[in-house]
Amino acid sequence: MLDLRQIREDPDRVRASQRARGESVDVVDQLLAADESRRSSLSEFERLRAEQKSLGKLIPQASGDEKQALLAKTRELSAAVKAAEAAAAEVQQRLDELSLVPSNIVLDGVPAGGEDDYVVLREVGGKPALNTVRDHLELGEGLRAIDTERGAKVSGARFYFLTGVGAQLELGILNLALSTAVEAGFTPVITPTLVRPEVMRGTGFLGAHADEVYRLEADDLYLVGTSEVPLAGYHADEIVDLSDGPLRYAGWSACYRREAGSYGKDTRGIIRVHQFQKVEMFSYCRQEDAVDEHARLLGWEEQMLAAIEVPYRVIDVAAGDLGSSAARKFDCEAWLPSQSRWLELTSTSNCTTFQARRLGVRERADGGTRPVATLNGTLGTTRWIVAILENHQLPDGSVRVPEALRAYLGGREVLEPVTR
RNA sequence: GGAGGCGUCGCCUAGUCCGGUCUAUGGCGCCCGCCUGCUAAGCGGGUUGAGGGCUCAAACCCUCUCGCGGGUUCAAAUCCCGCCGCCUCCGCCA
Repeated sequence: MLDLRQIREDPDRVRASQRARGESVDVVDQLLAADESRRSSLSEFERLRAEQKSLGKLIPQASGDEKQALLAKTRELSAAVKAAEAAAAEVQQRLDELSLVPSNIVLDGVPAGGEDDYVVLREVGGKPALNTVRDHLELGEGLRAIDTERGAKVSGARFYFLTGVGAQLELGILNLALSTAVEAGFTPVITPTLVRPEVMRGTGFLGAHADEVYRLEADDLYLVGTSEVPLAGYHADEIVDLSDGPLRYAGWSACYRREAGSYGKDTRGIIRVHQFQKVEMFSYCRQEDAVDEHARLLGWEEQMLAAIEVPYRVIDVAAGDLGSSAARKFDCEAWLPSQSRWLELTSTSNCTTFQARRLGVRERADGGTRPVATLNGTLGTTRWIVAILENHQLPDGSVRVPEALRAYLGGREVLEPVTR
């Protein structure tokens, strides 16, 4: 949700942002019109209501004819107040609906265009020179680490079992991520993975990508696709204190995604799955600190990527490929030797005040309150196994373990195929 | 699943039976001022949030806000209905 006052004062800024995303520009004028009629109908209601209240106060003291006259008068007013209130509520509802339409205003510097118009900010690390390339599933099956066949048998396509060193590898990645976060001052949090509709809506996930989200019809709850959702809801409707710096949380949770509309895409292995685990950074900070905080989140992501020793690049995602809540987004993509392409491992978004406004997260500021900024970023997921296996594979199908993860794999330096 | 209780402006709390200066009481905490070698105590004042009007801005004024949503009424914290949350007991499952 955007600030109505800002739309009123600088509608061109919002129009330009909508245009850069390839989304509706007309909604700005619809919003302005709805706001105008809301304010006039509200004034009318308030005027009538004030009159009703002041007359109502005279009634207990009045008596006889005077009282009867007052009662007759207030009866009339009562009906008028009700009508005015209903009219105001109707206009308010239209405004509320419209308010949810515009996406966040993109920040200056964000590349215009769609999915392919990202800008590469840097490339870090050299791609491995491999004579024979096995993909992560072949490697994972050899190590008895990944079992997609039984995943499909038990749960269907895009489900999997992680076994043995596969299970350990996932926990290693997540634990390393959590330790990194705690060292950086984050509060570790294990979150609910089922949330109420308001929370899901507040984080902006029920917009264009609503069909990506699992919904439990019988209980009217949603399964989260990331712990960003419960962490954003954590301080909903609260006035938070940011005087000691940002509130930083590292959420550990399972994540569920329907992957509707991605049929035939990444069908092999565990690149694109319905359920995985993730450690996610989430930060509440002052509006003016958001850009710096975003850079810090990106820094911690890169620290993790350095620790698992895979080549990666950082891209500045184009306006048309941002989620509705994000004003800017940086993705880190690891090299995927089996496909000679880049694969997204992390994503960090600056949502400025967009989510906080919907969720009612504010801070005290001279004389009143104002919305805070929220940011999020990935610190480790199940998918990282893919990049680790492929980039650290050895000619015989075994896999070198990056030093930072060895402690989580019983000190092993190399994972070897299981022959049996 | 069954029965009962509770939800008031940061926290605690009065008010709800019996509708009307409730413009929500008092305490704690916090903020400002006074007083005082300093601190504490004491004294005085302020302290929910949202929206709107006026304004360069503020002061100020108005409306809404007693878990949420409806209803009754000239008038609802108070009466009625529905929902949500929390607590206790019973049952059930670990």
